[in-house]
Amino acid sequence: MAPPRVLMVAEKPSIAHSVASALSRGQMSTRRGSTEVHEFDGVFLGFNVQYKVTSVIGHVFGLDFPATYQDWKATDPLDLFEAPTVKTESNPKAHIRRHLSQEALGCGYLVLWLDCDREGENICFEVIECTGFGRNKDRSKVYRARFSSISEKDILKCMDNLVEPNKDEALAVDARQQIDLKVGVAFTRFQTAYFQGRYGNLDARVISYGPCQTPTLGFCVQRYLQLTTFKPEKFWTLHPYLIHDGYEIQLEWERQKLFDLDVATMLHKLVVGDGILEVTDISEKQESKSRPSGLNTVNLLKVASSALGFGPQTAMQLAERLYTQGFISYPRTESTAYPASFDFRSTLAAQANNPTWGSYVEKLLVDGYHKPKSGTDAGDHPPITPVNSATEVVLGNDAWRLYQYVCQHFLGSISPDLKYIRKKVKFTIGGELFHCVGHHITNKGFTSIMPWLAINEKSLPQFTKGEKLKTSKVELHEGNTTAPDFLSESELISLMEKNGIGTDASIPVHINNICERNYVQVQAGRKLAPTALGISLIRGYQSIDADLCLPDIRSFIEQQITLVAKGQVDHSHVVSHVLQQFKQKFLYFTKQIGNMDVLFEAQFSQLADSGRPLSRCGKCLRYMKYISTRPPRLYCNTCEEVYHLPQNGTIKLYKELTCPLDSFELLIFSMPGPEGKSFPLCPYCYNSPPFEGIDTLFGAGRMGNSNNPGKGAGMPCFLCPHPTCRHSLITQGVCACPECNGTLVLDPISAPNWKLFCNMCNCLVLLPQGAHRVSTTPDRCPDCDSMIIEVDFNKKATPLEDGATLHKGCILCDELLHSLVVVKHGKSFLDEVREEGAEEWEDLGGVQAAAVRKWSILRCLFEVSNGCLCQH
DNA sequence: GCAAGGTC
Repeated sequence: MAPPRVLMVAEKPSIAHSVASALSRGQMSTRRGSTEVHEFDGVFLGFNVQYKVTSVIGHVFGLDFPATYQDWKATDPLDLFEAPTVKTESNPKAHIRRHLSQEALGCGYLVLWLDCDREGENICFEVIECTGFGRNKDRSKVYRARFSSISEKDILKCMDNLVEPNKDEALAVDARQQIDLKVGVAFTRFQTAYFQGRYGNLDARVISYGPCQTPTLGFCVQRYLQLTTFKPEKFWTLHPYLIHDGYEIQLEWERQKLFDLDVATMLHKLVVGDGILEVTDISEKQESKSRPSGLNTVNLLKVASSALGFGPQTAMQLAERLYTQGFISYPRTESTAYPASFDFRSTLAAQANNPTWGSYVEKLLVDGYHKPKSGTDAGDHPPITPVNSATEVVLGNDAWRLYQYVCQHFLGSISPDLKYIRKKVKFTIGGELFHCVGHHITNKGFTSIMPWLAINEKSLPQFTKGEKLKTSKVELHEGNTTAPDFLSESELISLMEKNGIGTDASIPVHINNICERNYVQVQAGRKLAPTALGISLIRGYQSIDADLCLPDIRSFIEQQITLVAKGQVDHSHVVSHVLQQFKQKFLYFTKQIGNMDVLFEAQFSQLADSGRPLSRCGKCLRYMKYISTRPPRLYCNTCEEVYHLPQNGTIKLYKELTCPLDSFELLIFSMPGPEGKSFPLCPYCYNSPPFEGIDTLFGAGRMGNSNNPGKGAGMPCFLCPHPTCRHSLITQGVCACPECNGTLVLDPISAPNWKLFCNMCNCLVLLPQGAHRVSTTPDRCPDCDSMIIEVDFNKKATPLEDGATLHKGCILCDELLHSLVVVKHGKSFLDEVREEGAEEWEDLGGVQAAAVRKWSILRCLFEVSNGCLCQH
């Protein structure tokens, strides 16, 4: 009989690899799947078994509202508090659910190696669900490995102490998901709809609220309000000087500063009047400055922002890459304590040949490195350390600078402390006390490798107690207290950490969010300056319900779900209790929104007053206003309707031409750059495509927001199957795209650099340059069914005989035309998506192929019904 | 178009 099989699942591929390596002593075979699967034979609970170790990639599922609640207009945000929720695969393309269910087949046991935190515990139950162990297999065959580090020793040890997964901790995460989703989405939808419907120059597509992002913004605005309301105060300081051994020394006042000029002047007179300083005390003290403990994520992010100028998002991307390339250890960790088993000698030895700090490493290896400071062990991953040695040439400048810091910090953490002697000499004069301080470094310790933390050597001349010295001068210096600066990103990270806002992995996301939503702007030195929108939001919350933007809103949720994690309160009870409270807050907020609106009114202009007249509405025939700030829109004052437009390009009126379907005046949209294409669109059709399904047909909703036609991307004219309109796909489409299933369409305003562009991919066809006119004709090529085009060449540059300028033909079959066209690749709607990954691109290809099939069906239908689709 | 949390 075949030995029983044991399936083990980790949270990420790297841990599956570590676990398998440890348990198999490196004797495993690995095969690819959705994630790698490592197989080997071994002993489990005293039996010989076959092991399979694989992993998920973080959470398998995410929480969302069902489709019926996805329409922003049709759903009352208030209903979201009681709405059902659904779990959907967070990354459907990775097929993790399928992977787990397949790998679980034939396995008698499941061992869960998810990270040992609440999220990990929650993922345990996602894995149980996917593997089927929860339903039809014996639950007692599910085991939880509780490991304290990924070291071989800990992995082996915890195999002897397998426990049960903790349902309460998992439920706490479920509770948090429910609360965050419902609260965040309800507030976000409400305030977005409210303010976007009223103001024209709000430079934000969505005005979001969240229990992490909003307090994060709150910190930035709080500092901003401090600095704008700051009133400088004058103060005075007293500095006597003396000359000793030819050096002038400035003495510091024991009182430091006084805010009263009369008193300061009086004391100044007393000191000047006396004129003789008496040395009252000389002390020397051995001091030390401690080496750092291990480096965790949050500290790395702070240094990256304040010293290297990298934002948290960038820093994490660089760190992630250094990790996957094997140069540093896992970069997401809370721990600053090294595990007992940490191999310092090997880690050091790997750096011995480094040209920059190799000699320092050699010295540590010879003299002996120091035991690191204790730090805190969060039980997740060891501190961030270098793994393999690297050079700037290999890594590139940015990654190198981050890597260099990781190395310096590691070496610093096992170097001696900085030791110095601090000498303080005290003086008295005119009844006032002064002093001067000198430093003598006895051991630079870790500051040799982290020089920015060094203390400057400052020597003092020899004084003797009781010595009397003449002052050379006494200054009364006037100063001003200065306003605090904008909050620095690094300070923000500290505040977030201190207040429990976000986690090491999500802090960068929240900061990025408030930047992208245009609530704050990153200034030089990575200082965060809130925008008018950010300030109005926070001041608005403060005027309605300050709780909404205070950090306690997060701690409140955390504290409530901790009750679930500890098994003290039922999960659904906590969820409904917390949601009830937020619903009350929501109701009050919506009732009082006027308080916030007053602030918006002062900053932004009303929709009706915004923008400039651009094109006529097809319903009332009045001019609509073009609002160019994001999201770009047209607003019809009479009909009170908003029509969204494509973004990231320019919009112009298109020769006052109108759409035959609805009489709206056409616009022309041009993408930036010399090869940017232009296309006409009807504002009405674009927002409400008259041919059912055409908006989703072309995967428009999935194009990302790079150069796509924008939100509500419906139907520009190049997708319109109207048979006779001179701007439609039918009349402007020339031939099939050589590279995809799209159609090459004539760019109507590309003169004199006439071109065709594909309505799906980035294929671009340059037509004979310098022509006066290029136009489509009603005729088709008898050989290939392409549209015959007519070219009116420039008299001076015509390739035609006898100076003729007019030529008709098929660009594929006509020898002359064919020899004059060039296929290129310009900016596509899909460019950015394509860069994100080949897989995504292929999938989009699939969507397009399906779209084209559907589209040709539509066209057939259209031709049959012959234009009766005109009404909408 | 929306939250926050994993991870790539």
